[in-house]
Amino acid sequence: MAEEGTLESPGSSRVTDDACRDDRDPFQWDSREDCDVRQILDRIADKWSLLVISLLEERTMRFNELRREIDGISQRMLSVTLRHLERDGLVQRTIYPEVPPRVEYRLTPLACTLLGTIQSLVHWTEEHQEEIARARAEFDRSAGA
Amino acid sequence: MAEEGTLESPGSSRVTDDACRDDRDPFQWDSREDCDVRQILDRIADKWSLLVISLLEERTMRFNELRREIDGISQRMLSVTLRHLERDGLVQRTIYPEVPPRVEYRLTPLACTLLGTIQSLVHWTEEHQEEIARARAEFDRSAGA
DNA sequence: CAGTATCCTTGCTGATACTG
DNA sequence: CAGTATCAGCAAGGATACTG
Repeated sequence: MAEEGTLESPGSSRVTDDACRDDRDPFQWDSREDCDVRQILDRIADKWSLLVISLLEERTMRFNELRREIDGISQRMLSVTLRHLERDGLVQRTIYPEVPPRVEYRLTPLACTLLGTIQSLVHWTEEHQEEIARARAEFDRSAGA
Repeated sequence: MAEEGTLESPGSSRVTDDACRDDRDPFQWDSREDCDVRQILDRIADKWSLLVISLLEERTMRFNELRREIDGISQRMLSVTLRHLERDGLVQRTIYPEVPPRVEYRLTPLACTLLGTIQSLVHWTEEHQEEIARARAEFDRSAGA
């Protein structure tokens, strides 16, 4: 059984409710667990989603193609991740009725609006990895000594 | 695409460690599991880190202050998350030798260079949450029916 | 207040086997 | 090729109790 489960109904939590903006500062985003923002953020920032989106940015890809490109991902997790992204409207799945079967994945326009941000994130990481490595070494030396 | 928080990269090609990039396409980031980029990305994009960084963006905060603001976080996970962020050089921990003890957390300059990107991410999520909710409803109706 | 230590449950994850 | 189904292992996460 897929651990998909049925999430709550679409209209269950809308930020526009006054109940959602009671004790929060206006400049701060709603951080409650049941809020949409948290759920979506957890989804796109999970272990594999960023990787998949980054790869699909460049071109349409097939299942095993993605599998080969993403080091360490299992068949199951790629399947689950793609399904999640498809459900969120970020990835479009196209089945070509051929033999052998061919399925291609591509980013939706919605996902394309997210690409810039993801690039920034990856870019930041690449640029500061040494700085972070140094901070870690420093921390470990101070605390672990 | 409206690129709001585009912190454009100063000196993008200056990833001095070339050992990490050998057989990948130049436009694609290294996706191997043992690569720093993957590890750091997993760290800053985890369940709680984004939340903590967002809250600290605004001001210095104390432990229980953060705990109160972040709905659903346990004392343990806040402690672990803060420790991770501190180790990565993103959060600075300051102890004031008072009674009762006071400890304050603030973002480091390194973390501040990441704020734009995080804001973009949160902003994107806020702006597209309804669209995603609709996509989910559509998906569930088609598949789950 | 600001944590750490411990235990225990959840659910993520990967390996394997099987279907269309 | 493109997956789903099932199961087992392990680590993340939460609850509780305790320390400085």
